[in-house]
Amino acid sequence: MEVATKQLFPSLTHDHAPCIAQALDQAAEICRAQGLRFTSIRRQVLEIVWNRHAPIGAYDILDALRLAKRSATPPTVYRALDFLRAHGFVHKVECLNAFIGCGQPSVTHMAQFLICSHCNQVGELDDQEIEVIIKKKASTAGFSVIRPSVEVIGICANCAADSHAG
Amino acid sequence: MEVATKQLFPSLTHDHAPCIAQALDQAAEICRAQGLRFTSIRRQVLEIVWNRHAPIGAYDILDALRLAKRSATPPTVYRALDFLRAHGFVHKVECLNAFIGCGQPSVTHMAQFLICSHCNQVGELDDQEIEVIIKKKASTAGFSVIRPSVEVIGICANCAADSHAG
DNA sequence: AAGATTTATGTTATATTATAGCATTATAGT
DNA sequence: ACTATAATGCTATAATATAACATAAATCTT
Repeated sequence: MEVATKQLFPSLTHDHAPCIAQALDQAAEICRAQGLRFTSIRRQVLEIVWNRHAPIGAYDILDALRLAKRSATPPTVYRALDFLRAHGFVHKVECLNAFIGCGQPSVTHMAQFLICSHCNQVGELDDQEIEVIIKKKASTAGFSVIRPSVEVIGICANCAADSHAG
Repeated sequence: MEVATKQLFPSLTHDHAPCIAQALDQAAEICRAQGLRFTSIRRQVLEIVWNRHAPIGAYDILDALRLAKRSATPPTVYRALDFLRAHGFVHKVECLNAFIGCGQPSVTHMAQFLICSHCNQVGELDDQEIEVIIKKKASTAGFSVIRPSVEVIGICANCAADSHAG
């Protein structure tokens, strides 16, 4: 038996080169359309984030960036991340202090993550129903929502299958 | 016009001495019932957390703890927090790297916070409907939920009212 | 194009948050 | 009392993030 579950988590053999290329192109296009400066550093940081295809810490980004840009320091990375987060190209996974590329940067949405504590992969949920109900309940409490997030720690289907098999 | 909104956020004049006393008594009772050791350090840390009645960072806890216990160091605080979190007496607000007392330690539940970016108060939502739908959607993706959390950054009703008034 | 303004980056230092690792002490069970 | 386990003491350091000010690059104005 297979699937019937949504493929939020890429299979381990999944080739993500196309994801990276698409994400970079999309970011470039959005920046062009909005008059944002998609500088070399910002582009490189976004590429590094997408290369990991899983949450990556700021200092791992820094290590990778330094291969191409020796002068990079923590502020270099955090500034680029600030820009990328502000424009929805990257999300921060708060419970991991790590960053991950956003698959839907063109649509404003809250961050919703399924975080596998076994393989450290993260699936982005982006469920409208969840978003609506959270906003509704917050409003009922008189709360003006700015930036909501859902982070669910657990075990992804791939890892659950592995542990059953082996 | 007044309320009709749930009082998740205590008014500024709210006397929280009773909250603190109740939280400590409840924790003591739960620990007694479950054979957990509610040691002096753990009790003091829980009391410090409740005293703030808003998220408090580990090093602020440490400063407060040192007034009573000069030998306290970061591990002292983090160990106490690990215990208190493991048993549901305290939640971590991930997006603030801070800790807050849990109002419902006796019932296992996911953390759901409304975090006011103006006054730094946090309201705990604990909405069943949100919890159920998140768990359902995660399951649909083949994901086994361990620890879900919702953190909503925004402006609380008190602060919104203040800024309208003044 | 020159000058003024804003935005981005360079650079150094340091603040903040969290854990590793091992010694010692206290508690609980036998 | 003896043993095992759990908690605390203690030192050091890891990991994450920002402050502050200088320089450079891009954009805007005239």
